[in-house]
Amino acid sequence: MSQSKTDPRVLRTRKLIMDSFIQLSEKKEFKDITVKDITTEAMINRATFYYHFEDIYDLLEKVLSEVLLINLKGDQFENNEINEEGIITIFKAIANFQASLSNRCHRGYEDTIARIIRDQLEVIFYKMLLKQHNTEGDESLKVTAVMLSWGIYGASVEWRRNSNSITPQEYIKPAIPYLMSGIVLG
Amino acid sequence: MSQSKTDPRVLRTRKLIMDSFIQLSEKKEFKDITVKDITTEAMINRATFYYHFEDIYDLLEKVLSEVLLINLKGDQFENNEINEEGIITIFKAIANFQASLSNRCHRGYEDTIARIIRDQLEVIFYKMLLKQHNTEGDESLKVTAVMLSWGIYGASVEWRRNSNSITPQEYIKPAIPYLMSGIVLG
DNA sequence: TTTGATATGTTGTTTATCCAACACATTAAG
DNA sequence: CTTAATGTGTTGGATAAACAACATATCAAA
Repeated sequence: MSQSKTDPRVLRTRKLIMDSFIQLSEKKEFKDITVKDITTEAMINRATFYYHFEDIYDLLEKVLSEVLLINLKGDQFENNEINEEGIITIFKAIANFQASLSNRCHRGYEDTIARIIRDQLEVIFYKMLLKQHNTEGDESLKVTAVMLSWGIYGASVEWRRNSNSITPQEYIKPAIPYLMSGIVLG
Repeated sequence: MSQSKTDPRVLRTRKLIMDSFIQLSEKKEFKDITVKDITTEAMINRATFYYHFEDIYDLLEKVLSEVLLINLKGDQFENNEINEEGIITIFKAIANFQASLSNRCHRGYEDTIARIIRDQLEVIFYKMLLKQHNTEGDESLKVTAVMLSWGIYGASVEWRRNSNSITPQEYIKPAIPYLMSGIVLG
């Protein structure tokens, strides 16, 4: 696998853009952030932005997936097995992520963000299910992944609504046996 | 004055290098910091470093002057008049700067740093004296600037040795009348 | 409606940065 | 004394990023 590595300038520029976007998100709402704002903060040319991203929504999507992936890296996401510990880890990541980002700075864009998060979760769960059952092309695995992604995401929304009286772990733990026996392994 | 503005990439790269250097200085001593360390942290190529700086000492010098100038900008450095308030401001800048930077991370390089700071101070004082007396080419102004720079710098060293029982202002204030009447205006 | 101001995308040319390779110095280990 | 490893500093050819210019869209004020 000779994957000719990407130019360091590309990695640096993408990081500058993403970091600037995250930083701006802490001051303004998403709808008030322009491409010019981002490129000014990142000290790069506006044309360069379009060299890397289709538009500002493309950037949002990529930032969200990146943050999620980083939150899940180094934990059992690499283990590729669905188990109680893994689900709790993922749930914690989503819950904390929501609490830190989408909560405060993207009023009016929760739907978009929710869709992106669910899409990411779906991919992750589908990969894990494949590793566990290795029946490639099985449509039921995809459906299962869809349900898991909606379920976990929805739980994080409800957790946010109820807290801060309970931790993510405590909130999700009771439901896991049902998930494990009924859906995933049934 | 058509000063063809410098390429944004240049400004960005210099900032990345300087910021990385400052950040590394908070973890390592100066003598343990290599060019490779800096360029890795800054996400730029090592060759690019040499495009902007002669060597690591050149970088140190420029970082120090930049930090000093920034500390003094927006205050009465622009007023171009030597007075009690201005001297206190400068002294505070030096004292705080020492406390924050050269104190902890450059053991063994105090002499170099001291020289750089004094050089910067000398330039600043000379400019201020010129504005005040406008007798260009007068050698005595240069000597005065030299003495002021050594005096202020030395006072900051002594202040550091005695504190934290007293603020920079309180420390320097009693001496100012003598400076004003004896050296600057005498 | 018209006007001015501001944001979004796109394109050819110029330029700063990357890379690989090189010579040289320093330092530690065998 | 080698030898290996690591850091410094330089060079010519390849490429991402900057720039300027343009067309288009949006939106508030006249």
